[in-house]
Amino acid sequence: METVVGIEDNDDGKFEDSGLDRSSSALSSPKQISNPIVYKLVRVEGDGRLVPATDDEVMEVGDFLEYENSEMHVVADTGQSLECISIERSSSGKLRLECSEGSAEADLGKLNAKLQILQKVKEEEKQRISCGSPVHSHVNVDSQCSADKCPVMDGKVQSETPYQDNPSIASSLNYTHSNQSGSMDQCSRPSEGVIESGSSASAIHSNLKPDLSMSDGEICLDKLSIRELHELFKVTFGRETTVKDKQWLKRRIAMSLTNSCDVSATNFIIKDNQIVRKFVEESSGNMNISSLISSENMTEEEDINLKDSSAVNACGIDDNQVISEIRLRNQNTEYGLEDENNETEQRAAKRIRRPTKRYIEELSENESREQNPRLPISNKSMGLGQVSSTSYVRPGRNTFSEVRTYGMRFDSLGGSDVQIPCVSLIRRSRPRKDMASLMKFHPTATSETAKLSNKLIEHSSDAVGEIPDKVFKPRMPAKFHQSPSSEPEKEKQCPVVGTIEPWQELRPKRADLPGHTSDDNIVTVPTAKGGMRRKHHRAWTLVEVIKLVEGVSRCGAGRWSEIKRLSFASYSYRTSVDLKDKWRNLLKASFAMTPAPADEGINSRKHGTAPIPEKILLRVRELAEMNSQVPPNISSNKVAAGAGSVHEGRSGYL
DNA sequence: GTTAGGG
DNA sequence: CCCTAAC
Repeated sequence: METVVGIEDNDDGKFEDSGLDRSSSALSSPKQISNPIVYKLVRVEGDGRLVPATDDEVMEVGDFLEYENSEMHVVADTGQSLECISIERSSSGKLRLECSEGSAEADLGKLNAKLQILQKVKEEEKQRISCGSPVHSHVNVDSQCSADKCPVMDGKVQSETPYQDNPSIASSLNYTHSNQSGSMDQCSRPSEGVIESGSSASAIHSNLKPDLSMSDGEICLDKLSIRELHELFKVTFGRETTVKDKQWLKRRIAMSLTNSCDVSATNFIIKDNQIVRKFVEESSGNMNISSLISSENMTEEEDINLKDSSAVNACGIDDNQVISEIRLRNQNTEYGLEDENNETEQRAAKRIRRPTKRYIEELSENESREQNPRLPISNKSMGLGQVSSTSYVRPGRNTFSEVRTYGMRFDSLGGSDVQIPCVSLIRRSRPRKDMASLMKFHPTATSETAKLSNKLIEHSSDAVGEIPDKVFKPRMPAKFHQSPSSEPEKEKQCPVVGTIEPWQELRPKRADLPGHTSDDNIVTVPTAKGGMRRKHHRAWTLVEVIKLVEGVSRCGAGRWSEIKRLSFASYSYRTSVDLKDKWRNLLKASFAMTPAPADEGINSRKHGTAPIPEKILLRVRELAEMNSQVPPNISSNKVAAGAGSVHEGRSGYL
């Protein structure tokens, strides 16, 4: 459904009759002779064939041409020339566009036509300017066409296929032509002037968007197929898109249209996916009605002035891009083939990340998590009992509370009111590991579990275990303040009961703290999905850091799970990931301070966060260096061992 | 389930 | 800290 507009290039003159109808008259026309290159208006069928454009189509194109070529001279020929659009290159090098009377409807075809024209024109310009190698894009097009069925002559494409009306064009885009003059006025800017031939190509080309937006009347994107939308998108944004979402495409296009031209922005309103120009403005005085196809001839003068270069520039698209796109489009109708290079390019680095499947995964994950564990009915029946491992978070206080899905999914159960946006309630698996599983089913068991957990803790926790408490210090309180925000959630989560949450208890540091603190630190953060996620923040205490360092020295960096087991058993809230992250930060810090270790301790603390003792940082660096020196394999093994010795010293310090 | 990285 | 991907 692309429409190709033929442009006849004349050195001198204006183009008079271009009969561009399907007849090949254009080719045969005298002008043609004078001019090496003659373009005909044709439409590219879906299958790649070229079909002579209908009069209507030509007319439609004519509109675009007018708009597009700001510098072009538009002359309306009330006469027979109506159907013909020609762009002439005047001797001066300027392009002139002659257009018959304004046509009524423009559609996607127009857009395409514009591109085609632009392309041609550009090529022309280039050729002319640089006698050098002409751009071949059009050639490509032609050749392709030829393959199908259109003979190519001197760059001309002559269609031999019988004229056919392409319904798609008409139907696809509903373009109402309101008063052109009005539209022009809107878009016109003071500076209009003539664009130099040299830049004309780009100028014209850049006009695309504006034109589109300028085009008065309304464009019904709704009627466009996805493919068409893609086209439009491509044209509009200068890039391809693989998005299949029609709505999205429409929106984007609509937005772009409205934004592309400053003027136009004010002129359009978007309704129901349609861009509707408010014709109230200038045009109102004139012809206004969108439904009207302007019967009246366009005034060329206005047209000429229409565009200003600035506008063009603003909206400009790369010529090359356009050309290439056009070519691409011509050659390959298959959009599926379009690449998503943009994204792929971004992936690099060590690990190549696959495109995120976030939505899917998350959803599924949530589903599985939540649904599996708890049986809707069972919950209720269970009453207090906590059905799922996850359930520990919130006990049965309400069945409703059970809802944990991301979005606002209602729980099958009660559904209820409670929509807990975040999945994260359960999020960190800490507890699970320890006792959660044990406890799950017996609320009563909690006490036992608690004990158990304590035991474990003691067990696991190393000598250092107590330190944390000492360290705990003032800092924490501050953090707690944050909690308020999270409170509500907290309630949901832990509403329950006297039962102690197992995992909380597990925490060696302070049974009490954990329970509250952990929650307190939770802050909900809105996510893109619309859900909320809880952000947990617990400042690292010096003790923890020390332990971490120690652990690294012992086990080696990278063996986080092991470190966690050995050194952080008591800190249920520190996951191996946390350790890893912290280590990363420590490394950063340690190296950052490297130059002047001495001052570092003090100075670095800008924020009032407790400084990390220089010693520790040094140690971190040490370890880091050690690791770095040692080949991965070895290091993994136990570089730590070596480090261990060093560490010992440090630990003593601790 | 862990680990490495990016955000 | 969170979230993912890669193991």
